[in-house]
Amino acid sequence: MSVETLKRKAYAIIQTKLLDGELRAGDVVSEQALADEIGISRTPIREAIGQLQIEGLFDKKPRSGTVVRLPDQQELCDLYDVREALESHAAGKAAPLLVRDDFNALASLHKEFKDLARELKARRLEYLDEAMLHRFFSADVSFHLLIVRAAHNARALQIISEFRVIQRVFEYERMAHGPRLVENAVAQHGAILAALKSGDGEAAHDAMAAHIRGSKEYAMQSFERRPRGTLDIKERPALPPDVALHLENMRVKNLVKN
Amino acid sequence: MSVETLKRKAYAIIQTKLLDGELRAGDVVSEQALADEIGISRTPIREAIGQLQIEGLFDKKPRSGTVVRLPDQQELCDLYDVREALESHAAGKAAPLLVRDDFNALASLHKEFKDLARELKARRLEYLDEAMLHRFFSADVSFHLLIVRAAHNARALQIISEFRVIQRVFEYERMAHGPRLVENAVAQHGAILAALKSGDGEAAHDAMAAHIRGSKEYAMQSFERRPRGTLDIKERPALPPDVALHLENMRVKNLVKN
DNA sequence: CCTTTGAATTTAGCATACTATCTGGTATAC
DNA sequence: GTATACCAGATAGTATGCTAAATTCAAAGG
Repeated sequence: MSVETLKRKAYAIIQTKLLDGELRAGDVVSEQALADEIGISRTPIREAIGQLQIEGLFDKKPRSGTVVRLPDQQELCDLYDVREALESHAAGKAAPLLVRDDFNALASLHKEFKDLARELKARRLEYLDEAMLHRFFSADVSFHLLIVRAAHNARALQIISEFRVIQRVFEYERMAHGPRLVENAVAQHGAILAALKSGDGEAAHDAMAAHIRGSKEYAMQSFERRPRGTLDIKERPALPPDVALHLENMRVKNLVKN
Repeated sequence: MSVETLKRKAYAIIQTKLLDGELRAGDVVSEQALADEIGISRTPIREAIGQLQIEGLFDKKPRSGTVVRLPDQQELCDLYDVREALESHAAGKAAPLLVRDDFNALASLHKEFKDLARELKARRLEYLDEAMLHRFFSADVSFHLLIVRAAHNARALQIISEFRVIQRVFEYERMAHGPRLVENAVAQHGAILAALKSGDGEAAHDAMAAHIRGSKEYAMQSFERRPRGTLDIKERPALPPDVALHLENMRVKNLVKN
């Protein structure tokens, strides 16, 4: 593969800051400041930030500043839908392809959820503390990516991997991480694992879809108290300009004909 | 939204070159040459090329050159799988959301396929000529994106839109565009449209999935004569480094325990 | 004729310089 | 006291300069 370029280095550093919560939603980032901190020039920083912006992590106002973007409800909803489609598809494909090592790893991760649930109960905590939160996130991401990887689809894996960062930013910011979340994780990941073990692709597909729909609903609760009507008028996303043009031409042509 | 920046301009120009077949697989692109041609400096060109590389359209060898990438069989296969998952999901969601205008547009596009099939037969051509090819591609892309847009998922639309470019590069390069392709398009798009008209999400989902699987098989024929064994040892794609590390730690911990 | 080698050229990665624009604060006018 | 106009600083967009690496090609050697 390619050499380790400064752009990659910068990208990795910034992504880590996001994953660790060192950079949180709303924080402003300055190209110059980052460049000084890492000890390189602005150029590779710019390229890294550019990529992260494309991935939806930064909001960039020209000549003004760049801030860490907090995904809104619509965006998060979209993201979970894409995950549902891709990951359930992947789970179905992965079912017959998993090997012993995979099951061992998945079982370990499942056990991690159970440990966390037990610990939470034993310590009578209302929410996961920072350390537990980190364990929870790591296990969750690993569980899902392991399955997607087994489906042998690099593109899908890349897309899902990308999502994990933006989702993490959101989770740091808004989600309540109480016992219900952990208990759901235990039950639903357990169901997925069981379906995979039985080698039943369709069951794995459905279990994964159900789990992600559940996670979505859980995440959506963070928005419950929002002003009504903000989202009811869902605007359709815009088509690429050339496609929009093609459709418009076709519409006009038809109007003329009639 | 953002101002029209030179980066965007450069991106649009290069993408258009790819879509129009002006840049084809294997062609080398030089930052300097493009900069001179467009009349701007290398910097925004670099950023645009960088984005297109992330999207999988360019292969960039450090300090050597950038070439238009021809997706290999594995990659194309992955891409169709992602499309199958996302677009069938989208079709299911879109079914109850389509409005009259959408059906009009979809019907026009379907008619375009029928026209092409008739024309092909009338002129006794073995393959679509350049102009017909262009009409075919445009109609196909529009048909699919229209449906995805109706599902109200900006992220999914973005992903699928991105794919169309890489797919186009491949189609220009390798695919045979004969009557069977067009007839399949007529039949399968017809089936999708019918399912959507009936408002039956599940039927639309299945019709879309079947269509994309069909397209995939058609595309895969371009590789039939390839050296055997090249793809049988499918390597698993790599996990992001932090996730791989987490799994490794967990594995080691378990080994120690036992 | 083929191979090797090395210099010239081209390439992209990175650093730096410049500028239009935005932001925030302050002073001034009312 | 409030609002406005303006100035200073900061920011990202873009241009340019520099360098290391890779490619190319021709000349030298076999």
